[in-house]
Amino acid sequence: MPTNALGMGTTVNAVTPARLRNLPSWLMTQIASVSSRRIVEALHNADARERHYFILATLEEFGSASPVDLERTTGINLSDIVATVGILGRKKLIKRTPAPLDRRRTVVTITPAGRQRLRLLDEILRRLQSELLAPLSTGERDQLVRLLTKILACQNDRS
Amino acid sequence: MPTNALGMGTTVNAVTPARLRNLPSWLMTQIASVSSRRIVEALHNADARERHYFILATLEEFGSASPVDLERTTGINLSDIVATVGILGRKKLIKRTPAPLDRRRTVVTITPAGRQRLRLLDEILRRLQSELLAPLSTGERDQLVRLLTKILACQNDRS
DNA sequence: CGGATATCAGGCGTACTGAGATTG
DNA sequence: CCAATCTCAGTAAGCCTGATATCC
Repeated sequence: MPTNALGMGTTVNAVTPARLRNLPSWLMTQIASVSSRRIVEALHNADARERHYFILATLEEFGSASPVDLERTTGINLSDIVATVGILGRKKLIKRTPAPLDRRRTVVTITPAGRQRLRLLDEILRRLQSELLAPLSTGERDQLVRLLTKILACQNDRS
Repeated sequence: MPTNALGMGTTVNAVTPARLRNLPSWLMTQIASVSSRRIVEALHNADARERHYFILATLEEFGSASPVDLERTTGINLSDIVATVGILGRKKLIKRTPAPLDRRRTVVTITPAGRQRLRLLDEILRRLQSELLAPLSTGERDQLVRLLTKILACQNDRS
């Protein structure tokens, strides 16, 4: 988990000060932290990382793109995009071809093997989501997604 | 940013794949990531860190404690507790006294200056919370806290 | 002795910055 | 010459492990 605001240490068996226990940002960071560990672990077992999934999903959904494009769509730092694309390339999950029109650019394309790998990772994430939301009813899950989406939309408006 | 499950890169102006857009863990990690940045930045401007707040709050709410106690209550790694307590001590926000009964132990106590500092940090966090929840009504905020608490309680039950 | 505490030093993976080479 | 792209090297802060010294 990237930077970890008020969610350090995964307060599992810990007693939490009341100040934090009802702080929405703390609650979300805690949950994000726990679920992140599970996701990272599960992906690691499949020899993948979150970025691999993120980049493969972006390539499949929006089509081929250059590293700079991927930086803009995913928000991942360009240096890290390049490194990850290198890894994915060595695994034959994507291929890099020089752009015909602008030779500064490299076009990254997902391969059939990449699509197959993406479906596998999809399945892993789907399972983890149901575990995460286990204590909520269907209605509550929808409500949660609705509230979170509302907050995120507003956050994106600034900055 | 701390470990960052599917929430890397703070997708601010980015187009997000549909796979992720409705993934609760991704939504939460995104929000946690954005709010984390704001919190870290605001605390940095006040010459503080999240751990400082966490430890000061724990000391005020549960009373004096040794580093090992603090590790257990906060979940923060002992080495980092020691380092942070050192910083807080140099700022006279806490004081360290050897425990009378067990001389292996050090008793960490919050000072009046520490309490004052804590109130300042409280105020900073309170303000950031209202910014974060701005798009939600009062009822929605309560509902959100309720749902998050439910999930977190269930997470804590495992492991 | 074993077990617990406090402290310090360093490793490791992640996010980011900066320098470079190439092309437009 | 300046701007954009890609790449890699290196920094910074966070989390964690391990070694050491002291004390029960």
